[in-house]
Amino acid sequence: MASHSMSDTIGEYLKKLLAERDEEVEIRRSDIAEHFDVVPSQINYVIKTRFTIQDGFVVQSKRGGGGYIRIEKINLMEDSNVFDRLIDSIGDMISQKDEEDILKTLLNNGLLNKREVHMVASILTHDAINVSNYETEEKVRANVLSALLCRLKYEC
Amino acid sequence: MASHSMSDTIGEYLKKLLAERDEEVEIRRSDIAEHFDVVPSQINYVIKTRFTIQDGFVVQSKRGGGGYIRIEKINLMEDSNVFDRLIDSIGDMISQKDEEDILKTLLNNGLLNKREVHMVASILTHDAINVSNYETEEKVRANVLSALLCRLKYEC
DNA sequence: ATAATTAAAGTCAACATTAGTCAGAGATGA
DNA sequence: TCATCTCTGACTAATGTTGACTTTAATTAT
Repeated sequence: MASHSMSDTIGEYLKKLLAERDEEVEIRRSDIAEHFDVVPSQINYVIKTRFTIQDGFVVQSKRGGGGYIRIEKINLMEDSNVFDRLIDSIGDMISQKDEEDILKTLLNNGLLNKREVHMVASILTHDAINVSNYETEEKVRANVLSALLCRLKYEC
Repeated sequence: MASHSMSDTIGEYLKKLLAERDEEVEIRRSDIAEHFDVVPSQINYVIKTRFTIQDGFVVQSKRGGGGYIRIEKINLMEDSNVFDRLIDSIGDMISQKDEEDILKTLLNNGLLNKREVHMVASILTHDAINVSNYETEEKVRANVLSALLCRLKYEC
């Protein structure tokens, strides 16, 4: 509850900013670091530990002149628990067939439509991923499908 | 919208001109440079980074007396030629930024909706693909994106 | 006609300005 | 004490800005 570390304080500050600004905020890393008198890379640490997609945040950034970090809060969907169960079932690796079963489940539950299922299925085939190593293929498919389900948990 | 650097500002200015003039505009490099008080070669930088085929633009120019730079916004539905050029631009490997530019172009041309863009984008981030090798990551991204474009070409 | 001059745009490398990564030191709590 | 979380700074990567030099094309002079 109370902030015990500087990272907690910075995290709460950013969340307050988000609440004030329609759940969307853009910062300059060095500004925030200076404001709290920490090194700039601590801002990366705060974001990596407290503003993940699992927490419902989408983060984008740009380097170089005029660079920025943009944080956006997105809302959970009603059926988010379904996604959680499917994510758990994926693990480190997944075959194309098991992946298609998961997509079928999503279709049957009305969480994806036909076009979306076809689209995802067509881009996650063996030929599309096209890495030489069998294990790499199944790992990539698992990572990528998990990332998709994490995103689908949220609106937009 | 958000212009963080002079290059952003110039890019937005040119896009506003395009919108006003039927998505086709011809400029003199030195005029634009003078207008924004930058060196002329910065206009080349802006065009090279913000008016690529991935962004949905075609650029032609002429040197010497009476020289010009002409920018045109492409229409993917009407011109299958530029569609092929877009596919060609992906090649064997592609960065996350270029991939996101392409998805934005597909959205602007009505080939994907917002939700579909979010789905594909979440699949093709650095974190989602999550392979140790940089080259493998860009190759997987290129393969998957090419598969999507090929599918859109024939099924839309 | 041909050459010289002028008027554009193009290229590239150096430098500037941001954010990201990572390993290790330090702090904290069970 | 041990594991985990926090914090730091050196190094890396990406993006933006500038200016010297090059290339191309039109115009003018011979």
